[in-house]
Amino acid sequence: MRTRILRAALPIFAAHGERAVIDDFIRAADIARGTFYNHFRSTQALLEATQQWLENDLILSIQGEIAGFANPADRVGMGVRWWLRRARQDPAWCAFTVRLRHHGELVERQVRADLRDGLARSVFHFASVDVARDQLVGTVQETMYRMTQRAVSLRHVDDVARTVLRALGTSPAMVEAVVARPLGRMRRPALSVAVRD
Amino acid sequence: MRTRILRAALPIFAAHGERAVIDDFIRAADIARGTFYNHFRSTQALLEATQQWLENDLILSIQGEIAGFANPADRVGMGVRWWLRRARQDPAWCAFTVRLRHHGELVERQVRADLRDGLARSVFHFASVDVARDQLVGTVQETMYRMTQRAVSLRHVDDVARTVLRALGTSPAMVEAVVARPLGRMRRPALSVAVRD
Amino acid sequence: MRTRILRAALPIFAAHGERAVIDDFIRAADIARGTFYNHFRSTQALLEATQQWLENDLILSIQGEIAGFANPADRVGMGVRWWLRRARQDPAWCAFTVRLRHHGELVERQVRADLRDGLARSVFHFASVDVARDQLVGTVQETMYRMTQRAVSLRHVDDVARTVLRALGTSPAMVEAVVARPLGRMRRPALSVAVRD
Amino acid sequence: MRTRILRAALPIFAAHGERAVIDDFIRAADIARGTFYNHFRSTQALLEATQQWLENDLILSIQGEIAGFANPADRVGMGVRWWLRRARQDPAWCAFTVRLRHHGELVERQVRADLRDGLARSVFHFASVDVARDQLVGTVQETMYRMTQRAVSLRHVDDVARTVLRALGTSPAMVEAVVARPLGRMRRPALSVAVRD
DNA sequence: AATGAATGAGACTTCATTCAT
DNA sequence: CATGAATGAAGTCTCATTCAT
Repeated sequence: MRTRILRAALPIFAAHGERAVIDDFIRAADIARGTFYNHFRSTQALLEATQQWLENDLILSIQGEIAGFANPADRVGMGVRWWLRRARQDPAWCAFTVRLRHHGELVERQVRADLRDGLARSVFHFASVDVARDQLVGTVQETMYRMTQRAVSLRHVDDVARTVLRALGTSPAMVEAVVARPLGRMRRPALSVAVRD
Repeated sequence: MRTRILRAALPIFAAHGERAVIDDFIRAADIARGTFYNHFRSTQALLEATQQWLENDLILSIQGEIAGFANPADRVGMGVRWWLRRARQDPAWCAFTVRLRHHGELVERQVRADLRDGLARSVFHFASVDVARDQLVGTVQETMYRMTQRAVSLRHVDDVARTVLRALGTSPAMVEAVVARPLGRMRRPALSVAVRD
Repeated sequence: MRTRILRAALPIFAAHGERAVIDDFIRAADIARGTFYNHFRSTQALLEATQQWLENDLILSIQGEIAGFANPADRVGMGVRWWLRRARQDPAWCAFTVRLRHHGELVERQVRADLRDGLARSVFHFASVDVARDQLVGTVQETMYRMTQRAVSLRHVDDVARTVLRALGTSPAMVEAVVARPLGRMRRPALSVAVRD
Repeated sequence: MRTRILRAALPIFAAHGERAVIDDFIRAADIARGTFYNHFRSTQALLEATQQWLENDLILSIQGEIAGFANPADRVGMGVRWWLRRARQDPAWCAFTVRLRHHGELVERQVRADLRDGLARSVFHFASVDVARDQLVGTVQETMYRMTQRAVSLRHVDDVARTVLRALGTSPAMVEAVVARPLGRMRRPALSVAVRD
């Protein structure tokens, strides 16, 4: 039942953000008012639980996909590609992440670690990890916002990856090598609510 | 009186976003409840008026600063530098823009025109105007969000400009030439509420 | 309007005690829900305001009636008689006081001062001020409870005064002297809601 | 199980009065929600059962203690002393009785019978049985309320008995004779939850 | 215009009770 | 019987908006 509520909550938060009200959730999950409160203390608690759920889900999906890459350029570039691929496939997740501006702590750590690693290995060349992080996260966010407005091609996604890598000072050859990698089939995320593509 | 309400509303929207309530505004402007409704039909109307006001203000401030540059790299790079300089000086405006996700239509047009112009003149090299726009806007947004959390140096601002220009495929020499330009003193924006720097 | 709410609240508290709900008050005062909250933060606040109001009212009514007596037996005995007379006249006040168990701080102080004074002057003879106070207050309370169930004669009221004074060790002659005093007409209490007698 | 719930309910009612909620009871009795309703139709039914239980308990304890006295002054005076002794020993029972204002019908009958008997035998001298009853019950109630606030000495209890008897018109010698009787050890009441003294 | 009391729809949360296992 | 999740009526409080002065 808790999962049922969470599953129903994701598209609601995606659609209405923090303005979502209890009635939205109980209508979407088709449960009674009291049932909601048997599982979540408040809508705020539901939001936090949903974010936590997404966070855990990310560990299983995105991080898993890039675990095999040693090259930071691969990790960052493929991470961006997988992330945006997933955003295309799961519009509710995409809209949720965009609306709530949620960057999970784990993702944050992963990104900064990869950026620092790439700098240390001279794969990347930039002056500030903070700026590099803001460029990467900001570009991806803005692309996701675009996705909530209209469909975006996979080629567009690859261009985003190119742009991000180039901004980090990656060599053009390496940029193309990363983008040339096949994406294959993504493990279906556990929380996926609606899928297209 | 209308200006008085608008001036008071900006920091309120900046602090509370769309969750701001009418009491916040009338307390900040020190007016009666009914007076508010003599000037604005609703809080939504106030929000729109505030956004419109910022938009007009931008024409007078940011656009005016870069009007003299013919080179698209200068226009984009100096635009970013002036924009972020202003965000540093006017935390309320910065927070408002970040919270409400407002990109004025005029700014949007300006950015796309400069990007297309740079591409046509081979000052920039990128595959997609949309991606370039998302990179530029996303990076600036994320930097502004950072500013709402803690102070950011002018050097940081310049690094952001460098990163954006590099991602657009500007030559390293031109990037440095843009960043080397002095910023001078900014015309005080009409709506500025609090200033530091 | 505040007075209107208070005036309407008294019989509601009298009838339902602390279980009274907002709807009871707004129906009784014939006002909108929001109007209530413009004047009182909560029902608890209304209860406290009502008690405070009664307390202030008591200063003007009961205390005023016994201000002229120097003899503690007169003060206590006439106080009891006036108090219970008033309880007869104002059933709402009576029921309120019984249900909420409210002994105003001022009344409390008055009673203890008179008891101590009577002891010092050898008008009263008892071992403990606490016990004397409990006897006086308890007997009056129980009589008021009786009044909420059925009508009580003025003769009954006088018998209560006799009993209380006797328990305090007052001489029989003085007891009768106190009860023999005429009560006269009571100043109409400001908050009186319903009157009989 | 029914007894287990009752035993757990007493201190809950004592602490929260009628505002006690079902969760309080099931938590205190460490049972499931449904189990409660297998034994009591509602919380109101639990309250009534608890009151009935106390009533029956009183027959076994207080009434038993004074059964041997023929003199109404002894019956009333020793009844008060035993009653208040018990209130000291069993704070939960004391608080329950004070909060819920419960006067068992059996106690009521007992008191009135003793008062009438004393009047008939000229042991007591008062004008009205009702007033005498109110004085007795009120004084004891108020003393019990005092006990819920702070500890009270056995000497205080005896002073209460003295005061009550004196108010009933008992001769001073008889008052002292009653109070001089030893109280001995009280039969442990079946429902006693916590004991001090 | 400015005022601010009144309004009432709407949101949140609690809690007594039911019911299938 | 014991269990505990589900239920929904009932209550609290907020806040955008109206309106008479």
